[in-house]
Parts: sequence; C-alpha cells; structure tokens
Amino acid sequence: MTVKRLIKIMIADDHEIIHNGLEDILKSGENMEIIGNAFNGEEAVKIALTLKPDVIFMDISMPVMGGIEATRRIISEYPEVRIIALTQHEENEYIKQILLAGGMGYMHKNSKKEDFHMAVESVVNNERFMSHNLSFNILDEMLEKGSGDGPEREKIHLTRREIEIIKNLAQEKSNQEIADELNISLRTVETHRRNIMQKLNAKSIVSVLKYASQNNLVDL
Amino acid sequence: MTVKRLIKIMIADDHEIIHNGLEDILKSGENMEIIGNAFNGEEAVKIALTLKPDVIFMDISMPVMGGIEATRRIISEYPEVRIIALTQHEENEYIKQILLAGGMGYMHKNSKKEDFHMAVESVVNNERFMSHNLSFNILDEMLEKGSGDGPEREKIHLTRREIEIIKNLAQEKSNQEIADELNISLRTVETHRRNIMQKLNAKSIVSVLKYASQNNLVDL
DNA sequence: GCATTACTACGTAATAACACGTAGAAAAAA
DNA sequence: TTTTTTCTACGTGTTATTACGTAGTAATGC
Repeated sequence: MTVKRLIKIMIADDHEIIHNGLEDILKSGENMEIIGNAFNGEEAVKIALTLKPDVIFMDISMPVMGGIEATRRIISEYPEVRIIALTQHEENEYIKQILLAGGMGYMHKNSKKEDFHMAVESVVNNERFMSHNLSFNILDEMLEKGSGDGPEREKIHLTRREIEIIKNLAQEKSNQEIADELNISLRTVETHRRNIMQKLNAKSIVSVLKYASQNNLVDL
Repeated sequence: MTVKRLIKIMIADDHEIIHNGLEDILKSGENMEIIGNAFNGEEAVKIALTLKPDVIFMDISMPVMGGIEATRRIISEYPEVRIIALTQHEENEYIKQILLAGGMGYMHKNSKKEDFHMAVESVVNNERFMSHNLSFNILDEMLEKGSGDGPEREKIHLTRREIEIIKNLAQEKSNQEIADELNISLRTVETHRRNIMQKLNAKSIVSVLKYASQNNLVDL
C-alpha cells in the first residue's frame, strides 16, 4: 500500500516564473513529477490530451485561450483529469466558472508549499480543494442558486463592447473621450455605461472599477 | 577584472511561488545570490535596510504596504540600492510611480530567464532596465516633466482628512453622503475632493481610486 | 509670536454624468 | 427563417461633479 505511484502533473500558465516556482514547490513532494508545461490555453489542451497528466494546474487568464475554455475542452475529452485553477486574486466569478467547467479546485498563487501539496493529494483522492475559507461561500452560493451543477446560472454577463467601455473608463477617460476612441456616439457610450451600471447594480463608477479589477478586466 | 563580486538580491512579493520561481531563475546566474525574502512592503523595508542587498525585485501590489511606498522608504534611507519593479501586466501608471519613487527599472513577471539576468546586470551597472519597448513612452513622458533623476522628489502628501474622504469615496458614497457621514458641509467635501484631485493630478475619480488601492488606503 | 498647514465653507458657473424611454440595424443563436 | 442579443443612437430632463476664487478659524511648526 505504500508503493506510491508518481502523480503526473502539468502546469499551464503564461508566466515562466510560475512554472519555475511551481515546479520547485511540487518536486519537493516525492511522489510528484512535472510532465508538461503549457504557456497558453491552446497548448494546454493539446499537451493535456497527449500526455494525459493526472493533475493540471491551470491559470485562468492566458493568451490565445483562457483557462476556463481550456478546462472545458480538456474535461470533455479526458474527464478523469483533475484540474486545479491557479488564481491571482479572489476572482470569484472565474472560480465558479472553472468549477462549472469541470475543475476540481482552486489555488491562490500566493499559497504556501504545503497547500500545493495538499491540493494535489486532495484532488487525486477525488476531493475538491479550495484555498482558504472562501470556498464555503462559493460552494454555498452555487448550491443555493442552481441545484448543484445545473445549467441555469443568473450570472452577470457583460458584452464585449461593455467590457471595452469599462477598460476605457479605467483609463480615466470621459464618456466623450471613449466615444472618440471607439468611434461611436457619446450617447452610445452613455447607454453602454448605463447598462453596465444596471447589470452590476452599481451605485457609481466605483463599483464598476471594483468589479473590473476583481475580474481582472483592468489593472488598478 | 573578471573577479566577479556576488550580487546580493532580495525579493519582495506576497506570492511564495514568485519567490521560488525567481530564485530558480536567478541562481542560474552564477554571480547572483538571494539574501532575503519579504512578503509585504513593510517587511521589505525592514529587511532591505538590515541586509542591504544590491538589487531588490519589488512587487507593486502587496498587502500591508505596497511596493511603491516601500520603494520610497527604502530609497530614502538607502539610496544606493537598485530596485526593479515586478509587474503582472502593463501597469503604466504604477511603473511611472515606482520610477519616480527611485526605482531603476521594471520587469514583467512573464519575462524570460535571460531577461531577468539582463535586468540585474543592467541595474548594477547603473543603467535603467525596462521590459519591452513600452519603456520609451514612459521615460519620454517623465523626461518632459521632471528633470531626470534628481534626489528631491516632490512626493504626494495627503492630509488625514483627505485620506478619510478617499476612503469614503471608495465606498461608493456621493459627496453629499460623505458630508453627512463626516458631519461637514457638502462644500467642504467638494473642496477636499478638489484638492485631492489636484495633488494626485487626477483626471477623474478613477486615478484617485488607483492611488488609494496602490497605497492600501482601500481594498478594491 | 509668527508662519504655515489643515480644515472648514461659501458663491457662481460650466460641464459631465445619470435617469428613463425608445428604437433601428446588425450579428448571433435557435 | 425567426428569434434574441448586441450595438448603435436620439430626446428630454435632473442631478452631481468640477472649476475657480475667496476666506475665516484652528492646529502645528519654528
């Protein structure tokens, strides 16, 4: 029973430094080995389906294809894999999405070595793993609303254009400046802005910015 | 002349994974050694002034005290140090600020190994180092305004009341609500707000919020 | 004591943002 | 093809913010 099988791990993140760091952390666990590294979502899908790792650490925001989409695709073809999302902040919305996409857990990048080890052990034992207590909130929320894993989820959805508007807002631009930038009318920008505020239930521009920074739309 | 002195490096970042990764990357450069690790700005100041590293990699957003403020404090007591900002994205505004605070350069966290080595070599040779071409814009902008590298840096000072106003602003309160909260006139709040905007050279509330979150006045 | 800074507050005016309704054209999904 | 979503845009009106000038009082520093 003590004949431990090596756990094959793959890392998907667009930061080399994360690969280095995580490899360092994981190889101190004796029964783990890194068998693959991907630097964007597309690569992640390809490598994952080829090398069939046991566990994947998956960054959420990557170029070409994001971690959520990559998770979806990998899970659909290779559902036995255990995917753990790697997050920078408490990107509540994203975490939910990656769990819905089939992820088994979520890890803060600022977690300690022991946490990473524990996370790997957990997911290979078919348990979900979430950094810190935030997990409860999320899971509770998910259980409350939809019935577990249902399809209906009244989550905030911003359109591409709306996100673009927010990004411009975060650059201290006025509505007029944004209109000029995007070559649309001032009134259109106002409309978008109004819709955004409504969707986010925002009292002022402030909560729009909060939302944006929490969801990594902008860097404050 | 080839008797290379070891370059003493310190890392300040709230992510353990970054410490691991960066250590890994840097120790592959033979003349570099990591002599200290800090996980927030306050710690960074303390450790830097104690261990006197040659180079510090400094994350911008850290708990307790941000990297910009930490840079300011370290430089003021130990100006010989070379501080390189570590950034996640292209946080233009922040980069400017950390350069103004006395930083010698700025590095993307997703830079390659060679870039990190080059960055260290550059700054110890008293050259500035910036990831990719973005550098030009920033430097040009800075040169236009201030005169290069002087020691006197008119740093922004906000009064207690002004900070209080900002904290309230960040809670999505209107001027009127803030006035009620603090039991002062609406006009007074307006005046404070105007002064804040002037001091921060802010075009809109957005950069006030940026400043506030950078300096850990508020949590966005 | 004197100078400086911080906090308070008003007046007047211009401008930007927000509220609410409406609606056509284009694109995407069913 | 039909339906739905997204993006576009106008009208009208209200409210909040910003701009600029001014200024008294209290606290702090020298």
